[in-house]
Amino acid sequence: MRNKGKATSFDIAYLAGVSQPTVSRALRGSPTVNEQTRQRILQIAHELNYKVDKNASNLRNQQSGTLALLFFEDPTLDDSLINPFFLSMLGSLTRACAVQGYDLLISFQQLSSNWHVEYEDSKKADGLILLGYGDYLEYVSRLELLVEQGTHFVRWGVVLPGQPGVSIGCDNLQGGRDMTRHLLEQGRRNIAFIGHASAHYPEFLERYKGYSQTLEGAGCSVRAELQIDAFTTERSGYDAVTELIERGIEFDALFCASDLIAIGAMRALADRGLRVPQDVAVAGFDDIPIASFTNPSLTTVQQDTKAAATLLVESLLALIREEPVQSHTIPARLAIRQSTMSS
Amino acid sequence: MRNKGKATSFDIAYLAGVSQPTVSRALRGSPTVNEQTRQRILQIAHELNYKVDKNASNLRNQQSGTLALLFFEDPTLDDSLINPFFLSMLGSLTRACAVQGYDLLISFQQLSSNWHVEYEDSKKADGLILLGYGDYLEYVSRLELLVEQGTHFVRWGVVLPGQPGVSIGCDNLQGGRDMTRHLLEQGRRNIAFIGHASAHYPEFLERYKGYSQTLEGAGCSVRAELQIDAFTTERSGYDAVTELIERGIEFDALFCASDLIAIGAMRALADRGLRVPQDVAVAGFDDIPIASFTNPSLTTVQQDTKAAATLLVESLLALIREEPVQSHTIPARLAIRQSTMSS
DNA sequence: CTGAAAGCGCTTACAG
DNA sequence: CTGAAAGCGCTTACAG
Repeated sequence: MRNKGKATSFDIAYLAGVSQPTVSRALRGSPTVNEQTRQRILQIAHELNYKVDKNASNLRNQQSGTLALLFFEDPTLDDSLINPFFLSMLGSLTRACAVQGYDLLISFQQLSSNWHVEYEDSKKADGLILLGYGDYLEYVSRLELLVEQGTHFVRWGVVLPGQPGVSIGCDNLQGGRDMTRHLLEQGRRNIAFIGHASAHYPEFLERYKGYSQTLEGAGCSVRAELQIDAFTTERSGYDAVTELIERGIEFDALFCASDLIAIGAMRALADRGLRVPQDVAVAGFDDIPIASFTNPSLTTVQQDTKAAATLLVESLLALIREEPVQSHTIPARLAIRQSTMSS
Repeated sequence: MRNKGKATSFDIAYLAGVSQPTVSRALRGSPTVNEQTRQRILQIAHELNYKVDKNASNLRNQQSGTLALLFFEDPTLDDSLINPFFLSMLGSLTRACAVQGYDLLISFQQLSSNWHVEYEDSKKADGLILLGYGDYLEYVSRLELLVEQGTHFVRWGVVLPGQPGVSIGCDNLQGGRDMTRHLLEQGRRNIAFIGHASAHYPEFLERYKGYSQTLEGAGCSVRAELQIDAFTTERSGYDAVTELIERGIEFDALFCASDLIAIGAMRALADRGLRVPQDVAVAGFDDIPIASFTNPSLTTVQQDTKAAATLLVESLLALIREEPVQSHTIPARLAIRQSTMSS
């Protein structure tokens, strides 16, 4: 059924009785080709099941029609576990690329590795989408390098002034404010913040700032002992809340910097016999799919991955076209569920 | 910082005072290159931040170093929702490809579209990994076409005798048996099967067969009214169980053909005031991440996506090397949680 | 409207 | 151990 080698434009040219460049023109829809000739060529191409060799056309055009998604995982994480939020993002990104006619190459990166250039320089991708990172302060120097090298890239993450490159992130500050206000409205007064609040984790820091500002605005003091470090795993959330309890600090609500932390937090509470939401209200951030299925279901902050993905891809394509591109913040929205509702 | 065009092997050759082919050899580790010369070339390549142009080397080598993951979605599904099981699979596949030094291109396909050839024929990928499908009977004719065309592909899904191409699947039959036995051991006697049981959905059918065989083996009759059609969404599970209840059929356990169905089933039970597991035991299949977090946590059948992904990638690479490859079934394992435990 | 020519950046026989 | 040559399959000025 299939010939030895696959059909090339020369085969078609031969069968159509025209030159190979004419085949190329006809296939690419050049208006200069005679309509009859084009039809004949199209017909033959179809019969031969011909497909343009992308390696050849990319080589010639000096581009790839592909975007690379570089996925940075914290090496401390369990090998088999991927942050579910990133997984949602991946689904949205794939669709957004397809809409634009681009392929998406995906790659899991170790933070330590020398990832910055590979893809674009080797012409496997026209640009990079960066998702996730460990420590922002280390990461940002890599971004500077990328900018310096003229690599086309966009990243998902907090938007900060003076930041190298283009970032698309959600409004973490607003999300932090809204959630804190919600907890106050539920009558909670001793709200702990579970998550790192340092420049190393700027998304968390923004969420923390939203929390602090809202507390202050409501006349509540921001107490340092109510903030416990945690990074975004269940285990870390569990440990942080256990520590909070063991220190004997009183609290009636936990604002967790991520859903994964919140899930660990809920386990820790359950293990100590504390009820959610009666004894302690628990809120998360991200709205990962699991959040609707925890017991009780988890109040959280929704990030619109579909909008984010569209914006990421469109920004990257604009960058590739050498158009000016701005960083962007998309709104965050509360998803209120049972875990924070005082009945 | 960066020169106009990126460095090519000619630039390196010029600087190293050798010919371009020698650069190519040195870079590819040919043993015929003088060690000193090689060192010099490597050094210069590094300074220029040189990367081999993949389009050029792929064109020359007639291969791509890339595998394509074609992801078929049932068009009836919500646009933003991806089956979480496939998402886990995706994570595992990405890693398995990386281990083998291949890139993974991912693509969401509409079932209707003309997907079968594109990737390999256009030299964007050396082979295809197929994940998901709607109706098996339609799908299988596509597989035949792929085989006929000599396309290199493997698929995740049930392994059936006489099936075209190579499939890697879990032991659905055994999983169905084990789960049914578990439910019987918990003292359940009226076990309903929620999910399609037809050749259109052969994974479900195998699970159903395991269920039937085990019931019969235990001297229980298999009653047709205890099987309700459902495909793998929460909504479908909800509807099926609602129907079961409305028909007034008695049951004390639900064996759901997938976790998504089980989650919908649990909602339907809750809406009718039925308690899990006291009134009704509920079991699923897949062990998606959410399964541990439902209330109560969901007993299910685990499919080892890591093993599956490794096998899929290795089989595909063997196929590409024109080695003989067999379909394979990997074991399924029970994950017993609260939803089926009679206390 | 169409063809002859050049060239994208590699890799690999073939000579030496 | 190294170079000159050919060629992978396309696209696009340039001529006509």
